[in-house]
Amino acid sequence: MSVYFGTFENKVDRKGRVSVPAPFRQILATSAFQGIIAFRYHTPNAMEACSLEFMERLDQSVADFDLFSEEHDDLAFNIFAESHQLPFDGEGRVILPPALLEVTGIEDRAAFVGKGATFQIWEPAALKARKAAARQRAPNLTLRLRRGQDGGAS
Amino acid sequence: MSVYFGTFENKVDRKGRVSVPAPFRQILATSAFQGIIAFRYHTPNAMEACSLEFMERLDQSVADFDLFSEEHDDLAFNIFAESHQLPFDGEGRVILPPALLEVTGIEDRAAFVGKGATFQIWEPAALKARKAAARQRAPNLTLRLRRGQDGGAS
DNA sequence: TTGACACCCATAAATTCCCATGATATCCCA
DNA sequence: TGGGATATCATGGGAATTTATGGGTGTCAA
Repeated sequence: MSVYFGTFENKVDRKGRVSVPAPFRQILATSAFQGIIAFRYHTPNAMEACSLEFMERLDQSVADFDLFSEEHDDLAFNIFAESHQLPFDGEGRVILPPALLEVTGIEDRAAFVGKGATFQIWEPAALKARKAAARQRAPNLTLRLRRGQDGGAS
Repeated sequence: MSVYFGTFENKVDRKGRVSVPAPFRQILATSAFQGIIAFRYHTPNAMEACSLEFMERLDQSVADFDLFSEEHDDLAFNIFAESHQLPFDGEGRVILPPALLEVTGIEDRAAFVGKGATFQIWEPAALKARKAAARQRAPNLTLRLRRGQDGGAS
């Protein structure tokens, strides 16, 4: 499995295109859909992004609720109804939809932030503020590492 | 398998035709029936829509009830009896049947909403209200993600 | 003959494809 | 170890398609 990490800031050109960072594209290279799925979820000022496969896993998780049940319905509305399928062009760029530009405040620069299984896209200044806040809380954070299966390089 | 998502609003022309959004059509491209199945179920102000194949899966799920049982009968009446098979024209449009226009309140605009395994068709204003309600309940919703089987592009 | 409907064609706008550029970063070999 | 040759990457712009939408025409049936 591959993990998105690192932060990359790229330009949004006047057609609204942004290059998805090459390392992220490499992870997405094996996906059936060449592009990303972007949606708004939870975090204000940021959009979430992932592969189609991740989205399908989400769909299967939603399917654990009864079809046509209220929970199913609310989840579907919050996740699927607000998702955008953004295909790569030949150069690995995507066009960010107006709705997501608005909620994130992104204009001419976009920052890609790896978050493990998914990544986020931010307006650079908002991201900087968010990172500062996280750093301030950092001393209180502890993490119990899972024991790895590989005998090797961990 | 593919997942319907995103929201698309299209015009209903004076012949009653609406374009099914291209991304949805792409998913339906492999279906034996070139068109959609539309039916009214549960959600007021909206019609449910899916492929013929999904309809067959529904039928099999219904078959878990005894044939000629009351549950079977109710489901059959609610879903199958009120389903409409809407073929695409050459441009990927369908004609929404009068009965469904009436219950949804759709007049000259129709909003297509991806919901994972199916999608819905709404009167735009009603959809907006429904989305707002779903967003308000969102904080109470949690979703435990299923562990993925794919080694790949998640 | 009058709708209803399938089929065909037209058009404008949006989107995708394709090629070009400069800037880094990487590789290779003396 | 230096430094030129070679990729890779982010970025830009024009051409070619696709998409949503509009309207016409023929056919079949009431």
